[in-house]
Amino acid sequence: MRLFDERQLARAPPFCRLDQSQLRRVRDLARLDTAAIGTLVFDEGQPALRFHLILSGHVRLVRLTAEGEQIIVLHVPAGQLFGLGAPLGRATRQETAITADDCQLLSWPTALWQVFSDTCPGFATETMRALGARTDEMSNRIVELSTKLVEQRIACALLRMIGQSGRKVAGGIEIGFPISRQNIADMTGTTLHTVSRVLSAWEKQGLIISARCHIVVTKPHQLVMIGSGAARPDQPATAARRSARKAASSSPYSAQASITV
Amino acid sequence: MRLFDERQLARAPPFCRLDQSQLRRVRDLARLDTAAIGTLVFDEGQPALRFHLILSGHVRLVRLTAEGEQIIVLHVPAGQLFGLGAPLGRATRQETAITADDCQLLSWPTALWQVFSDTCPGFATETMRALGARTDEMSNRIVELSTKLVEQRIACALLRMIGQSGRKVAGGIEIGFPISRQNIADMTGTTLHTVSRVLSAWEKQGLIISARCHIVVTKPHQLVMIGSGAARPDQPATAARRSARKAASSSPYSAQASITV
DNA sequence: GAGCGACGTTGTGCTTGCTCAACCTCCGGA
DNA sequence: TCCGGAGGTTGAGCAAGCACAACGTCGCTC
Repeated sequence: MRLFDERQLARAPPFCRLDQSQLRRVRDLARLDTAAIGTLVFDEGQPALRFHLILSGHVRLVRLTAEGEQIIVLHVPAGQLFGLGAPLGRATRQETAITADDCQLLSWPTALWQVFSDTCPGFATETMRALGARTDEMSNRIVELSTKLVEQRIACALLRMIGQSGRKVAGGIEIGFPISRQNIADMTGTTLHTVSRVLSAWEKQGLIISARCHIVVTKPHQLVMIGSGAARPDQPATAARRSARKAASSSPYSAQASITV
Repeated sequence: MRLFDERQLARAPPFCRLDQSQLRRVRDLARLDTAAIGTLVFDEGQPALRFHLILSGHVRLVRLTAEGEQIIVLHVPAGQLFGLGAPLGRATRQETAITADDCQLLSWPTALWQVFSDTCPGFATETMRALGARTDEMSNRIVELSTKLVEQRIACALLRMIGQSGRKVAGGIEIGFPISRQNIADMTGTTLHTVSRVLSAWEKQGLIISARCHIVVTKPHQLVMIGSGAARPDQPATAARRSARKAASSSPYSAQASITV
């Protein structure tokens, strides 16, 4: 068991450049937790004492509003770090982490983050890279939420999940962890009811196959088209209207001088 | 002029722990640009060759969609770094940077980022801290866009701007750079028209004073209440309904075991 | 094997806020 | 001094998608 997670550790990007002895040292400093689906790893507002790595499974980072609404900010797949609040200069957790399926999690005290950065080749770089990827993802989410219709946002959310955690199965790509309509609603800023309607329609059109908490995307390319706002065959005029909207009203920026690189 | 920007450099968080000789070295490696309002600093898709620091003024980070819509992702105030794509592992710019007012900008080749990290005390830490703050801000934006009504989002956007770039003036706090209704619409995912209506209403209620591209917030506390969805005096029932919505439908998470810290 | 709870579907009415349109005001340049 | 353009205001109508409601289904526990 111990050997097992050592080999898995070597597969995680932040540690993949470490040699055998370094891996063992990092492993020996870690705490291993086995967490069933729905386990709370840490909660918004708690002190950030440790940082975590997912050996297997998926973790959801969630924020709760004062009104009790739940927003899924990110899904973190196996091999990635999360809970990096402390190195980022935050003393307490800003979001809640919950396992999206059964997980094996490693964690270390935050003090070790600096040590790993200094002594493990590639650790700091990979961490930065992961932060960059997450910043990109959040930035994309903001663009989506600002400009796209619900149907497009749901398409983008599905595509993002199969891109990060997709699993090839007969007939398509399955999202690699249990996902309910409510979860998708929490990711796209809409309601369970609307998600249900949209997915039902897609299932009738043969774009997806869905069972309770499981979704297989059979025609990803079609979803890309829907997500990007391409005119759909059945009603070509509806979505196009909204696209045209701001294109007219907002001059991109006054065409002034630019700083030459 | 050179001495001037050296002293300003010492005030920027990433360099504030440097001694005189280090400051001079960092300064000598920098390129100083004076950019008028509306100047394009870099554009989405360009190679990320340099990273930047704002000595004075404000820079807007913007993304453009395929449909020509414009989304303001962030405003960066003086003293902060931006354009950190390369250290984050990206070869090209992911967003467009435009000056929001007249700016003095310093920049360095991306190769120096690693050098500064290794040799300048506090540089890496401060950079991480800034990234963390920006991640927080984006995460907050996602929550807002997902759950709040347009009026609340506009209130939050104004509050964020006076928080980061506010300037005390007679009668309130002014946003420290020119900001149009269209800009606010681009930040909140709505339209110029709706923003105009909302701000007009607030001006009538005495919450703000606005002139062309200038906004003074006179009652920040009232805005906080609006932004958080507190019932407004004139129509107490309307907004409250939406707040109640998801609280009922989404069980926060199945109350299972949590990992003890 | 009965009951409960979580997940999912679907129908109806209604509200938010977007679209379209017209017009106003300020400012700078010729 | 006049004109043009950017920024801003306001009204009327409409539709996307939310609220509310009722019902169906799966899976687990007792």
